[in-house]
Amino acid sequence: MIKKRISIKDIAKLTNTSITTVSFVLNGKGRISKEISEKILEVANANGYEPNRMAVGLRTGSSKVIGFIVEAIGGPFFGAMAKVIEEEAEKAGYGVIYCSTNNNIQKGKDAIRMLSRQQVDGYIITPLKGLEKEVQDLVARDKPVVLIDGYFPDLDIPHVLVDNYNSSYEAVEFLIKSGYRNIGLVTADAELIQLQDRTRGYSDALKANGLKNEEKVILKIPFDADRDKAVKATKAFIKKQKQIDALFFSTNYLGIMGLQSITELNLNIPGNLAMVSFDDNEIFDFYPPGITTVKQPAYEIAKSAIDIVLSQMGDKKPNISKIKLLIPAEIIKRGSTITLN
Amino acid sequence: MIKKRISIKDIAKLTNTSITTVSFVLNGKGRISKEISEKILEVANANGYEPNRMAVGLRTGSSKVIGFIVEAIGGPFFGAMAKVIEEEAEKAGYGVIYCSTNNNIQKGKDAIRMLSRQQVDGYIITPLKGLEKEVQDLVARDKPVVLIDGYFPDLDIPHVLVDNYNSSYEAVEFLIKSGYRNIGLVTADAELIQLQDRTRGYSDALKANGLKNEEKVILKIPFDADRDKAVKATKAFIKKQKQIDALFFSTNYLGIMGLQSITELNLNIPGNLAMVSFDDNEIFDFYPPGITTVKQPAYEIAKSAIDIVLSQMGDKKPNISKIKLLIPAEIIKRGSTITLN
DNA sequence: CTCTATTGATAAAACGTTTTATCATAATAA
DNA sequence: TTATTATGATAAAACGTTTTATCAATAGAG
Repeated sequence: MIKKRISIKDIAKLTNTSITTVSFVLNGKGRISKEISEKILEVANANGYEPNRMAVGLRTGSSKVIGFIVEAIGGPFFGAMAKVIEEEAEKAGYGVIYCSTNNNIQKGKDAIRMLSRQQVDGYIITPLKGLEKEVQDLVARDKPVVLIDGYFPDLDIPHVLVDNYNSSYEAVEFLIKSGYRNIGLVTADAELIQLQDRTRGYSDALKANGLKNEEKVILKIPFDADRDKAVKATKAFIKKQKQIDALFFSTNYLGIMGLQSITELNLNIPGNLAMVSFDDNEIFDFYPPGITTVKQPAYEIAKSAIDIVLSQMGDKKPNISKIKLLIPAEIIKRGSTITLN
Repeated sequence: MIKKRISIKDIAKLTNTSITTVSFVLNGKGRISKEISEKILEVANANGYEPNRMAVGLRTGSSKVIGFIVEAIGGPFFGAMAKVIEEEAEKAGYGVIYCSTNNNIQKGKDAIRMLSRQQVDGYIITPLKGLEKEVQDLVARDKPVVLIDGYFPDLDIPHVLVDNYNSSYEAVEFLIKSGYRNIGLVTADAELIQLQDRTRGYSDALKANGLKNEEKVILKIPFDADRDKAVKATKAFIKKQKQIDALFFSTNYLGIMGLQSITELNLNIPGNLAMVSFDDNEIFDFYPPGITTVKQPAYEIAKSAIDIVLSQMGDKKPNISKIKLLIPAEIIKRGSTITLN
């Protein structure tokens, strides 16, 4: 026997009142006498009444759901963000529905379409080059949108992400101050603005400290390269550029493969080669001698993003169109970098 | 200027037809002439019509959303499952809304309440002891439910998870066959049926091979212990039980801490101590000499679960009440175990 | 030429809410 | 006493769909 959910209409019947009365009591609106209110509340609780969100949503136009579009839900960075976003949303009575893009534009478009169809009230989106139009359409439809972990350089859309440029600059400067002079960069060959910012930080730090900024010490690994290919490329690069005394990896994925490459070459860290990776990871903490990293403030980023989106949900919407948060990263110093001489 | 979404009514007006006609055309029902159909489709596409899910949901009673309740969305195991669940759901036109419980009963109840309020069409749930009633209520309301990664021993609710008992049995037997004779177990002190099954597998493998099954070589780490405490306890345990030549860790979290403990004690793996951990992890692959693990078939589990849930969504619902899938795990043999003598 | 099918289109009800406008009744003011 | 206001409750419309039942017009059968 299938139990059906109880509706406001049923409660009205059960208490000999009207639908309006029940709705007023349940929402604390209108003017209803104490005795009737209590009777209605009692019946509602006793039967475990839960409003039908479809009906409420249809009537009010809000679904009480936030859409979260990430690159890959599996990764530790997005996992950490998902956790706080879900927690904060839940506190405010919102659900979170998520989609991943795997850095594929079509999947990104599909994700926005699906979320839009689901009538989500707000969006937290990891941007992809090529998704500008779709995101702007959301804004045009007055939906709260916050970009996370990236942004559209030419668009005025609120975003919050780690300060890629400055934290990369600092990390490289830290290497220089530690005495390293031939610092290479390993990055991915993707059109992600984050990576470009990190590369700029690297280059500018070199220049500002009077070091040469040479193309030959920069390795760009194709974005779609699998692990084997990437390791092979990294190993070849390290063997060829023997003058390099430290490597800066622009993502944790590259850093892990770099670690593997260095290990497989039987080089000692930091004796033969120092390294710093963008984006922390359990492995970097665990693997001796510990890898120095630029740790993205996942919690702060996620918290800011969800706060901004939620702030747009009520009646009074603070103007956020100009919000562009660059959150400083923390440099976690471990054994892979030492102070020379 | 805020763009509004176009509705079926608008299309009707634009094409001088009726709401019914538009609905019929868009859903391929009824009998509408070719020319009118084409005109309607054209207008709908030109204006980017998307049905309002709230309205559809209210009318049809289905939200096209699946609820996914996990222990912690951040972890690699759940992340991997989330990925395939999201992909498969998307293919079928469903969204996924998720909640995490962090192994907290109250949070689990809240999650079910929130998903139920959101009118989700089906549930994939990581069960928690104490959540039996809430889950049964869902079943009573005829909602498709599949448990994942665990189950309720006394309840007939479909579930799919790794075969904890047999895979643990095999892993321990593998150690025995390799020549290890004093095999310890490190597990967590939680009321999770999965852990109990793994412990049983461990014990039965010992007994079946004529080895003593002693309490003193079993370490139960309090579930809420932080990393430091757990490592400390593990180290003390290893130092005390010097006769142990191999350790079986019942979760990857414990395995990683065990790895750290062994390293900090300056013991050699597998020279001084062999180890196997339940649940694979990137670290286990990476850290020399590589740790042998019992790899949970995350893909298969997630795929089965979502398939079962989706199969219940259509009109004809195959009877799944008796589905209890135990999916075999794969033992990934790495350097932490060698064949003795 | 009338009667019955068939075809193409539509009106209207329903899903469960929220909210505006309305309406008695009782209390207060004049 | 009558006019006004405050109080408590409700009817009805609306949100955007789906779907059943109905209807007019045309085609086919006798």
